[in-house]
Amino acid sequence: MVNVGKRSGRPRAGEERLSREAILTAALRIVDDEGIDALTMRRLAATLQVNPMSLYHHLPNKAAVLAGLAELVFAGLELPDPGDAVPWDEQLKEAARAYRNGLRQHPNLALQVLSDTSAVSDVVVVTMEPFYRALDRAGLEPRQIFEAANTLIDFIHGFSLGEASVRAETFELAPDLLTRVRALPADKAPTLKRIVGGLGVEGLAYDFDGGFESGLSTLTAGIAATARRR
Amino acid sequence: MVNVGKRSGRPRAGEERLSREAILTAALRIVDDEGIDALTMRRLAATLQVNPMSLYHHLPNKAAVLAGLAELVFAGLELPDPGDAVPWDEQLKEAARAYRNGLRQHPNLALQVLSDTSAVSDVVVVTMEPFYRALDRAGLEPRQIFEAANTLIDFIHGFSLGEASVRAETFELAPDLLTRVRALPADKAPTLKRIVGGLGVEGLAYDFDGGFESGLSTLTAGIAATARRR
DNA sequence: CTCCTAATCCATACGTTGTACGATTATGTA
DNA sequence: TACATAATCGTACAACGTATGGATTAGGAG
Repeated sequence: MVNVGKRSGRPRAGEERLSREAILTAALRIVDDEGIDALTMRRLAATLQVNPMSLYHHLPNKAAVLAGLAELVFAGLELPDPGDAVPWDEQLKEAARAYRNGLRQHPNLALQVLSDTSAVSDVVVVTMEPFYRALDRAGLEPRQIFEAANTLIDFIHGFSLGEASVRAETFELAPDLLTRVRALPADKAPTLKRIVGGLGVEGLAYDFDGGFESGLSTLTAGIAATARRR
Repeated sequence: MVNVGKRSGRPRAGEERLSREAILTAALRIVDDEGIDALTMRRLAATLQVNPMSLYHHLPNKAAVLAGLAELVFAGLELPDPGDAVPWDEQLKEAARAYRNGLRQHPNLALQVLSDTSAVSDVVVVTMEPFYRALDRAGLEPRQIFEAANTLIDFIHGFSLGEASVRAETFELAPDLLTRVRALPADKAPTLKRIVGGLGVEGLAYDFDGGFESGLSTLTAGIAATARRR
């Protein structure tokens, strides 16, 4: 079969249409714009105006594309470090807020990023440096720093997972969850029902920002207690 | 085409080969044994000795199967409630441990369970009752109880996600992560490098149980501080 | 008992997906 | 110039989810 419209074969120097980065960038745009299910190798190749099989010379398979996207998101993270200008707990919170915000940049990718452990490379660990700095200033020992950082990171991951899931769904069930709780038989969850009763009307819409800050305060308070105990 | 081997048509009462539960049970076994990717409608039908299309009379599509699995796992959760026999923080920890263990029962399903918000139904909220009971005993106000419970749950989710991901992967990168950190240039992450230096050799293998307990202690300490502040 | 309806299951088929294989063409090195 | 290598393309295949429609038969209505 003769090639009529497009050129085939190896392109001239400087005319390569593809590269790992170009592919990943295009993939990220597709995922951000249309969701993770819209990302197929064919669709990706089409937006790059390239034959689907050409992608496989730069990435071994689709899993590698997804892993590369997770890596890309992590690489884009930059946690600020206000340093000694603020108390250690504020330093810690500021880095945590930035981490959460970074994960929120690409909600359609959250699940992939949070579950892809191959993305847990040197890059990621190094990114967390501000966490270790702040915890060091708090007066923790090495092992305590390590564990406290992991606890904080786990909280952020769990929080981000919930946040991303709610945004991804049709947002139908969540809003009226509390009203349905009110309708539960009293013997099933008495404490829960009492709590909901004491929440007031404004409690019906969950406040993600407030929830996150509350978690941060609880964690820093707990870490402070550990530091005080030596 | 005449049906020779198998029976066809509507089965006699009580002789139905399929049901929502039977399908989900078989699906759960496949996922547990061979991973989430092994679950296809054809494979599922084969293990039930049934035509693939028969499944669609009990579940509308594959997404419903996955959602049903998440629901199944949640329904199987039972958080113990030692009640007033122990201090509130131990009561809280005990429920948290049970929650984590419940999620660990089906590691191949963790991602699905943790990200499927449609599973966040009445059942789930009611399951969390021991959390609310313990936090109530701690002396928190309704809104604080709500927020503290969410923080704890988010931590458990994040922790479980990491735990499941590591188990699911080939377990190649994680073990030598710390050794690679040691090899990093000193100016990239000085605090991290110092912490790792102070961890000792046994720190190279991450201790999930220890990490979880550490997180629980940090959280309960933080909650106690909130309770003390009124 | 007879007819109708609805439940259950099956056979076939379609469009889409990831990607294996081989051919084609340019580059860089010997 | 000769040749290994790299980048792209064309074709093809197996597996997937599931739409459609038909076959069989249990159970309810008359």
